[in-house]
Amino acid sequence: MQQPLLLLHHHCSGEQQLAHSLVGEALRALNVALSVMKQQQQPAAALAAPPLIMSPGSTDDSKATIATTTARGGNKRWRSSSSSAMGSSSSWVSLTTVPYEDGYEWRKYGKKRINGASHTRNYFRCTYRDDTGCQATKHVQQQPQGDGAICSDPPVFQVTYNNRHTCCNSRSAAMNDVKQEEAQGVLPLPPLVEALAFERTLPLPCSQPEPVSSSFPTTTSSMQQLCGAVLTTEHYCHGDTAATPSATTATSPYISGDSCDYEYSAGDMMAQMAAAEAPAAGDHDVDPFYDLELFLLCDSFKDY
DNA sequence: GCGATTTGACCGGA
DNA sequence: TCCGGTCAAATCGC
Repeated sequence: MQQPLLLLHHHCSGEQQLAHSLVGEALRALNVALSVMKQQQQPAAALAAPPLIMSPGSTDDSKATIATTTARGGNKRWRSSSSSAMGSSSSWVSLTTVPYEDGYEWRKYGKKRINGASHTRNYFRCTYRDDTGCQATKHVQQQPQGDGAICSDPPVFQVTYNNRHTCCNSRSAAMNDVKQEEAQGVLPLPPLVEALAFERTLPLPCSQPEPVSSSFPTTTSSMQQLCGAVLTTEHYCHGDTAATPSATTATSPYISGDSCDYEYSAGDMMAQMAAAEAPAAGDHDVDPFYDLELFLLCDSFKDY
């Protein structure tokens, strides 16, 4: 959202490059922050293993939870390859709030209303299947919201992956490395949000907001002020599907098609930022942002 | 025109 | 027979 505002007031290439750089840093910081908050919601003991990714070979009790959840559709089967020896399973489950942005490129090939599920299930396969024979597939199922859920609560999606990618496109290969890090208990950064996607989907208001001040906004209030000038939460949350801007590819950070039961809105981000701001100043034990400069230099929360 | 998505039909396992 | 997963023709959008 900041990108068009910054670029609006910088016309020479040098300034635009700086603006791009600033937006990149801001997005990276935001992704790190979201990663931190995501981890804070997990029990500390769960950090030893990837908390949101479970394989069918796992003996973790949490597996039962996932299996039960899956059973809402009446099917408890774990699909696995014939050589599903311990540690080499070809099916695994991930719970995430960003199911369509996992670093791989997917092509949607089916959509199904599942018995007992309030949301449709979307089926994806690797974009490069025809070219490389890659057999990777996944399906995405939005979990039902709790009774106390509010609009800004990010919904949780259960993503079931089948078969590993065998395609050799560079992006997928890089993400394979990330998967390996996850398997080793390293906390990777979440996938970066495409700034251009925001530019494409978020039109500027008719009346332009005041120019952004030279000091980069880092507080929730200033971000709210800036974001509020661009769009309102309600516009993108539970709005009319037909009137809601949606991406045309599954690789967009937005949810595509009429399966768009939810889109990650500015209100959601601000709500999470507000939560991150909650610790009192000086409380360095619980405030992960007390040294922002060092924070931005780190490649992962673990490094920080 | 081409690639991606949609959606009803079909298949196969339980 | 039911239901999840996949196919493929129709449709959409760039």
